[in-house]
Amino acid sequence: MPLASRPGYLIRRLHQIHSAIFLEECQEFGITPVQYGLITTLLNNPGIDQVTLGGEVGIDRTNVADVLNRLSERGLVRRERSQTDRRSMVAFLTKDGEAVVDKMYDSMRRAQDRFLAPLRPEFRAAFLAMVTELIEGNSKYSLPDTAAASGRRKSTAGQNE
Amino acid sequence: MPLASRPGYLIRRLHQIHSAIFLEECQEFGITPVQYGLITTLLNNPGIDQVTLGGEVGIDRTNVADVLNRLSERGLVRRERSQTDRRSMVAFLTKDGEAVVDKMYDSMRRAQDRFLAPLRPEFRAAFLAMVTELIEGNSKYSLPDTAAASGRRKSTAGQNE
DNA sequence: CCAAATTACTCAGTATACATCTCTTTATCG
DNA sequence: CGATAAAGAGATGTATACTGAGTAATTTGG
Repeated sequence: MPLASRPGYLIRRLHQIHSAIFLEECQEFGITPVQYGLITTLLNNPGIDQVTLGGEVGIDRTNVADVLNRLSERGLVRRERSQTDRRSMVAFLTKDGEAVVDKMYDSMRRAQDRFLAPLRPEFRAAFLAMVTELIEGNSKYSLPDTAAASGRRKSTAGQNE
Repeated sequence: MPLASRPGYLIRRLHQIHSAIFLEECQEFGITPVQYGLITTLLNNPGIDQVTLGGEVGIDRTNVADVLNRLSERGLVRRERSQTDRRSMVAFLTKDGEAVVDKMYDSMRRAQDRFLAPLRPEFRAAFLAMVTELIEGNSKYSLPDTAAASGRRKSTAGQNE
């Protein structure tokens, strides 16, 4: 079976391509796609704990800590122990962090537009709908530790700008 | 803009999910999706050099060396200097490597089926066609160094061709 | 109310992915 | 034919992504 017809190969390449475009459009900010997902989620959910944050953004709890470390070294994020549960670390955007989210918006949109450009406009929504269907239909495999346990989706994802 | 409607987020999640399913179906072999792409390409192109191999499989040349190292430590791949160009390393599957490719086929197909299962059968081909279109339409961003064959960018600021 | 299970996190290790710098080998040009 | 440009590969560093082990805090059960 040729590589070019294997779903896994195609998805991996597509992911590579999106990362490259995003990084290029946003290079002045030095923010990666994952970091961007994290800081925008923090903007809408200040003081969220790391496990919940990972669930929202779709990354492993260990990885959340890594990414937060890099962001807090750059002064974009501040972390402290939770008052209510001293096992938890809760995270906030700093003023600098909020400014970066704000300033990056246009670049992020340009990256999206470039990424989807090869698809005829009337197909773009259908494409994203199919991707969403694949994600939801396979949701039990999406997050090995966090979400797999119960197999249900989280419903906290409401708020955004 | 909500995370769940950003193309980049969706593609990243889809890639995560595929990896998880593939790893689960193929766990008895201990072969990752990238490793599988590499050994199947080697099966069809014995004695290929590392740069060409990276271009075929869609991975960076540094990464090709890493992956080949792990595969040759396990005795699945053999490498030697090219006779015609002593700068190049050429790679071959060993007998063990060929056996693994052969034995993995069914598991790989099961992973594909599970991955695509949430999509109605009549939409699957259309979905893969759209992914292919996005990859080909954005091909200049797919492989920063290698595939720059058709027009390099990067070092000389952003331009569009 | 204390022991046990659970939860949140950290740390170490593996794998992918890419950039950049350096070194060797090959190719080319004057 | 020798200087040099170009190409292949290695080493190093960063970032993502996950597993498994271990620690500390909290919840739960007997």
